[in-house]
Parts: sequence; structure tokens; C-alpha cells
Amino acid sequence: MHSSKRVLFLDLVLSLFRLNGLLIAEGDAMTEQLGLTSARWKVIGAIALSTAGLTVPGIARVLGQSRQAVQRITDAMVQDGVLAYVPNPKHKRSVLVTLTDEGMRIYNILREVQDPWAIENTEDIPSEELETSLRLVHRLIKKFDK
Amino acid sequence: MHSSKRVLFLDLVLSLFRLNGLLIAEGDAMTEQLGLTSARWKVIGAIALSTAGLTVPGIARVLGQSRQAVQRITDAMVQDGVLAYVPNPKHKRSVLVTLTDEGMRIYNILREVQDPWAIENTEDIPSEELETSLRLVHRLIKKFDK
DNA sequence: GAGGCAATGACAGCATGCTGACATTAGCCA
DNA sequence: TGGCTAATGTCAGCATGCTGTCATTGCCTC
Repeated sequence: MHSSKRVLFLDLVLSLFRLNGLLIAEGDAMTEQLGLTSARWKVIGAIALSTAGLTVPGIARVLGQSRQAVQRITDAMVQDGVLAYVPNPKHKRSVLVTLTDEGMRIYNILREVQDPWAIENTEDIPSEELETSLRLVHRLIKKFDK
Repeated sequence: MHSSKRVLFLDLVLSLFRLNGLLIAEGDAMTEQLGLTSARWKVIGAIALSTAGLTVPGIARVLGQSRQAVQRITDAMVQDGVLAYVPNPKHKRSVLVTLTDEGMRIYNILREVQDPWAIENTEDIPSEELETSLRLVHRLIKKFDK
């Protein structure tokens, strides 16, 4: 028998909370030897994926977090020599956040751990299911991101 | 063209981080007039859904959080008169957490807001897609929850 | 060009998550 | 039954998220 969509959806939401925590734990375990935490590899990932360069509020928009939270993390990472602030030709006050050589090194190692992890955890999951789920998630994000 | 499963999966993971934040914001907005926060309505939901009664570590296991984090929340909610600790016939030290009348009242109001929200946000999504996604999420939870 | 609104930086306070540590109690097995 | 191991309560410290606030700077419109 099929549950109602309402119940399915509430179950999905609760399960997503659970999965979110587990994914953060996975990421933390994966990056433990790199001295990273979930907040930090998210920032590194956002910067590495951007082509045009990102400001602090820009990273916050990508990650869906407050700019203040991101600012604190990036300040600490600059302090640690992983990130650097460089002048922004398009904005006098709002500097761009870039990876230092050390940051690039860490990102490359991160990818070397993350890629096998992604491959391993999807080998028994059909592409169609991944695509369906991803489409649903994107749809919900669009719905809630006002 | 189809992306590789690896890329699909990494996109899915990043999107889930984003969606998680948005869902918490949704829940917070929904429960604003009830004086609840995300941490609190999760606890209320867990208790309301349990049939046998839950201890603090039990709630932590359901929610996938540390027992210390849950303890702090439940202590505060007992203080606020929403929850109550009652003796546990099966365990002398570990009391059961229950909803007070006020807690039940709040839970009922919560459901009155949550149900229409769930229905509204699924009306344009086929049941099959919800089921596929839920199955995938459960599978990943099982994979990571060791 | 001037004025006003929006974006940004910076600081503060608070809620919530985690881990670590330690004492106590339950529960199970020899 | 005795004792060991796991579970629980409790306290502490820390990381990370949020919001609020205010000054400053950018940018757009008139």
C-alpha cells in the first residue's frame, strides 16, 4: 500500500535531517588528517568551484549561510594560511577570497579522498535514481529559497 | 548528456546541505508563533511519534545527535513547562521524557501548520519521485550510520 | 552630480552542535 | 552471586550557526 504524499514528504524531511548529520560526519572523518572541519571544506569547495572569484558574502550566498558565519570561518582560515584575501577590481571594500598554495594542496588531497568515496557510495545505485532525487532536491531548494 | 554518477552524487550532497538549511528555516518560520526552534520541534516530534516512551539518550539516537545536546534542550523545555520527566519503570536512573498538556497543545498546533505545508509542497511532485528519493535517502542513511 | 537605498565589514550575544572526562548505575556473563 | 562493561547523567570547553546593530562604502536613480 502507498502512503500519502504528506506522510512520505514528512518522512523525507526527517530523514534528510538525519542524513545531513551523517554526511557531515563522513566529511569530517574524510578530512580529519587534513585539519579541516565541515565548515571549512565547504568553504574550500565553494571557492575551488567558482571561476570568477568569490567574496565573503558571495560564498555565503552559495552555501546558503549568513555572511557573518562565513566571515568568521574565512578569517580563521586566512590566519591559518589556507586562504588569502586579494583586492577585488570590481569592489573597493569587498575583497576576493582565494586559495593559497597550501589551500590548493589541501583541496587536491581532499579530492583524492572524496572522489573514491563518491564512487564507492554510488556503485549500487542506478543513475536514474540519483537523477530523480537530485531533481527533486533542486526543486525543493528552488521552492524554499526566496 | 549524462553526468557521471560521481558528479551527480557530489552535487546531491552539496544540494542536501543547502536544502537542510532551508528546511530548518522553513520549520522555524512555521513554529515562530509557538515559541519553538528547530532543535525543539525536532524533540517534540520525536516524543510525539514514539509509542513506548523515550529517554534522553533514546531521543538522541532517533535524531542522530549526541545525548548531551539533547539533554540540554530537554532540560530547557522542562524548565519551560513543555516537557516533563517521569519515572522509568524499566530503568531507575534514566527517566522518560513526556509532553505536558502544554506540550501536547503545542504539538497539535504544530501539526495544524505542518500538514498543510507538507501537502502544499508536494502537490506538483509525483508519488513515485518521492518514494524513489526517500528510498535513496534511507539507503544512504543505512550506509553511513555505523 | 547628489541623494538615498543596498551591500559590506565588524562586533556582540545567543542557540545549538560536538567531544572529552568522570562518576554512578544497569545489565550481562562467567 | 560478583564483577566487568556499557549506558547514563553531568559538567566543561569549543566550533559553528543565527540575528541584531551600526558605520561605511557602492551603486543606481533622479
